[in-house]
Order: sequence, then C-alpha cells, then structure tokens
Amino acid sequence: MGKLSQAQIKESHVAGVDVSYFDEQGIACAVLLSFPDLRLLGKSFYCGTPGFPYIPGFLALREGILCALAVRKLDPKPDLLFVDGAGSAHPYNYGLATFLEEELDVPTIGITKKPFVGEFTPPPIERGSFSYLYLNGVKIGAVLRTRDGVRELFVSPGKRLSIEEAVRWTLLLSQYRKPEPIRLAHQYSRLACQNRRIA
DNA sequence: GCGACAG
DNA sequence: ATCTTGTCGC
Repeated sequence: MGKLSQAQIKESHVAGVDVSYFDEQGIACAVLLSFPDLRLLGKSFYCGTPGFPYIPGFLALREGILCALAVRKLDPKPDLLFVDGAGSAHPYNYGLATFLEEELDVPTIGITKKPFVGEFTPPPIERGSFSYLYLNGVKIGAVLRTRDGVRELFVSPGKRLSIEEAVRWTLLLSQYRKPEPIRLAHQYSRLACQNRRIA
C-alpha cells in the first residue's frame, strides 16, 4: 500500500469514479489503476436512484453516495481518487470531490470540463502549462492543458492536496485530455447504461 | 428582477 | 448528464 507523496513518487493505487444515467437511474463506476504503470487492476459498479435532483452547487448531494458506494467496492482502497466534479473550485468550497475526500478519507482531485465559478486567463497551448482560477482574489483551482492544443481542464483538489500537487498528479495520469482514471470510469459507467437499454 | 450555473 | 455519425486533423 503505497503512500502518496510528491517528493518520492512510488507505487500506489489510483482510482477514478464517474456516474452515467438512464431513465432516472444512475450507475456509478469506479476503476482502480496501478501507478505509475497505469494498468487497470479492477472496476466496480453501484446502481441506484439519485436521492436529489441536479442543482448546480449541490452535485455532491446527487452523486456523492453513489460514487462513494462504488469506490468502497474497490480493493485495495486507493491512495488517490479522481472525481468528475469540482473540489475547491466551488462557491462554498464543497464540490463533489471535496465531499468524497471526507466521506472516503482519501485524497481527491476534482476535474471539470467547464469552470463552475471563478475567473482565469487561458494557459498557453502546450501540454503542462496552466494558470490559476480565482474567486474573490483567492486561488481555488488550476486551468490545465493536458495535451497540446486541446481544450483546458479545470483542476481543484479536496482539502489535503495543494493545487500544485493536484496539477502534477493530473499530468502524470493524463494520456488524453482527461486523466485515465476518469476517462475509464466514464467509459465503463456509460457502457453499463448502454447494456441496460437493450436489456 | 435577470442571467449564469460542475454533472 | 442525455438525444447522436461521420468526419476533419494531428
């Protein structure tokens, strides 16, 4: 069970979680990858009806439990978790990633395709370049380019990792625009919904 | 009051 | 999030 540290990046287990929908039903998928080789070690699912509607700012209330239950099925417990939602880049600093970090006691990194709140200046087009996202003069996240010339990604950690550490880990896990854990979790949860349509 | 608004 | 194929480009 590797510990997470930036100074010494050793083997560890990294996970990602995402939810897809079909007829009011949500299917959360969590994937477990080895680090740094990024091998798929396993995946888990949890199906259920969200107990809350989608209201910007309250995504944690809608998908939080579904995500948590899917992640808890992973073995071993991950050392880091990527979430499809904001962490600190939230109006009340309580995005889905923030919620899951507390709920699962695992450091999280929130990733979103669009900024929920805050202002920023677009970073250069090269992979790895980033700028900060500010809200009322406070740094709440980073705007990161994970691939040359591709749309940026908004990165914000839970309450343990710093914004810089979150950016670093996101780059280490990104082969395409989105980090592998999230890309795969999204892919599998969506596939699960597809199968349920035909059935 | 009006518009914006993660997934 | 979801409804949806091919297509242009690195």
